[in-house]
Amino acid sequence: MSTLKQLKPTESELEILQILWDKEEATVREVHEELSKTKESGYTTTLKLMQIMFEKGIVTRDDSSKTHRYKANVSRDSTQKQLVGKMVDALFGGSTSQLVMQALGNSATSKEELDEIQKLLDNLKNQ
Amino acid sequence: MSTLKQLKPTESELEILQILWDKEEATVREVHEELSKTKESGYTTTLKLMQIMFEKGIVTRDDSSKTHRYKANVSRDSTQKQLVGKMVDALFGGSTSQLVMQALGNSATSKEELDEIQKLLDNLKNQ
DNA sequence: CTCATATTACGAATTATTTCGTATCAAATG
DNA sequence: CATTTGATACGAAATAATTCGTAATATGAG
Repeated sequence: MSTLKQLKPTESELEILQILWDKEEATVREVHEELSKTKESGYTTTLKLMQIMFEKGIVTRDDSSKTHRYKANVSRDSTQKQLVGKMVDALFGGSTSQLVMQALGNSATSKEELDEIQKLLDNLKNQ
Repeated sequence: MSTLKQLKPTESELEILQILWDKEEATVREVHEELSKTKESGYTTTLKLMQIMFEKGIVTRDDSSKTHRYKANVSRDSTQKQLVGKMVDALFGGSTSQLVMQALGNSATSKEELDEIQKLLDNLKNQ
């Protein structure tokens, strides 16, 4: 078996992944358009980043037509898992609940969200 | 007023902050000793990193004796806040509860921890 | 006091990441 | 078919982060 460990996306790569996860599939142009809303950088920069991500296997692409179409090749979920895990280790001494408390303590969380979390908590307790 | 925005510590800086937060105060030697348990790198590397952190204002130091003593100059709490906030934005579309659910869903959290979280949750609900 | 040792200072090499300019090519337009 | 437009490829510059070697210096032991 050759399960390569998922490598940590850089900050820029993460921004691009966001967009690919949302759009499911996109061209460089589309990604760049989206990035431009919050960021100042050239088209070829976005292109290059996506090419590098392709080399790394972070995205796949369909190059059957001139304008290539890209897809994320790592799931949002596994990436969240990976990075949350690293953060728990690096900042909370491995204690997930510390992270949870920090997060909850410091944000206006709506009633609905709290209820959702409550539900999850109930499930976890019954195990 | 000149409140400089706290700048994001790099990964290496974070490792060092961990140690300083735990020890409250430490020499380069002590920090390096500690780092060496999990990491392979030279003494002067640690020294240089800590000097840079000093220049950035991330740590303070007492250089009244030859062997300088360093202290963190950013709190664990504010740093956690800062980085959790960034992660929520970058990975969870700004939804803290999504982060919480991801975190809780993916780790063996002990009964005690769950109870603590429950307490916090109860507090939040009564507001 | 002299020497060995531990420490800081500092420049610079290395590596990782981001950025962009230029060349090239395919497709659409007229 | 010629030209314009929009896309990829690619090298390389710019920037950020990490790593280390070497020199200078203070301190403590003998």
